[in-house]
Amino acid sequence: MEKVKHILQQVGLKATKSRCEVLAFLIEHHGPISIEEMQKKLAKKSPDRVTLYRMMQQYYAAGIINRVDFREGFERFEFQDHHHHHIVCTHCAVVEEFELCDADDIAKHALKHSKKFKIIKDHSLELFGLCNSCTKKGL
Amino acid sequence: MEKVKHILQQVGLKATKSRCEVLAFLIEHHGPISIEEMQKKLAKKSPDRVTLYRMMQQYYAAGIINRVDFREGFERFEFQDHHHHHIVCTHCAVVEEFELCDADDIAKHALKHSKKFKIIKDHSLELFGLCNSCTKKGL
DNA sequence: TTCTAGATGCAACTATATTGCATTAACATA
DNA sequence: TATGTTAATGCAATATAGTTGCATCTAGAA
Repeated sequence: MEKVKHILQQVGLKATKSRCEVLAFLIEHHGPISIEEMQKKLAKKSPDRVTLYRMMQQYYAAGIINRVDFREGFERFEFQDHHHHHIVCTHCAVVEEFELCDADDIAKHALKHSKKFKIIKDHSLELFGLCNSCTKKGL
Repeated sequence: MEKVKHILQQVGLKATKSRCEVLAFLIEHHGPISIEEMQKKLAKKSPDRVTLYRMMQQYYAAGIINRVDFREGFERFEFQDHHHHHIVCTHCAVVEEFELCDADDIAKHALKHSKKFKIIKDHSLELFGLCNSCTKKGL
């Protein structure tokens, strides 16, 4: 818990009780989670959803979480430990992580050919497919 | 206009007047556009927004348009001619297209290491940065 | 211990997207 | 060309996601 507090203070955020609990939860959770799911899992510990939204904005701005879009109509968030992306089954929503050999290759390549940009700060990369289980079921 | 009609019929969609007009507009527009912007630009020609949403679902399922998420809280859609992705300025929203040498490399690489997937149908890839103009302004 | 900037919760609100149903139009068949 | 069937459309209502304003409270500094 002291570790979580330290992370927050390092990025210049007040280490309130709520913030520590939410961040600790995100670290333990693994995988992108929605605001609604967070509220349910945190249960009594959960702050108001408005506060969760505000936290996510701050954590993202501070670079300690990622924003993830699985084309569900809402965003997901996950603690940023190692750089990775996701493959999502469009039928059953199962998620698998994958890593690129050099994640920055794409940004470098894009910048080399870009006329309007010299600075890339973030990127989104998600793959959508059918998992083996759904494929077998012929979906 | 006959060309547009042909595209629709080829993917098994009734070539109604509205559908042809919307698809023709998307082809001419270039770049990802939101439902709201479509309505404004199509003006009197525009179908109800419910119909636009339904069209986008069908066009996407048929593989003639792409879904694009610029983290704005809504989706954008664009006609799929050549495969490409986007760099978006998070400050002024200017957009530049970029192409990868081999766009499928990523999917291939991911599938090679995947345990749960053998089929990738689509992917999203967007870069977020600061454009040169906003960088100069020190934003 | 006190003070203050900023964090939180609640209520209200805005925006985005979807559903149900009555009406209308495309296009296949006669 | 006329007709029938299936699917497309528009409208109203609804659901879901995310934001704003403001009063209250709390972390951390003085």
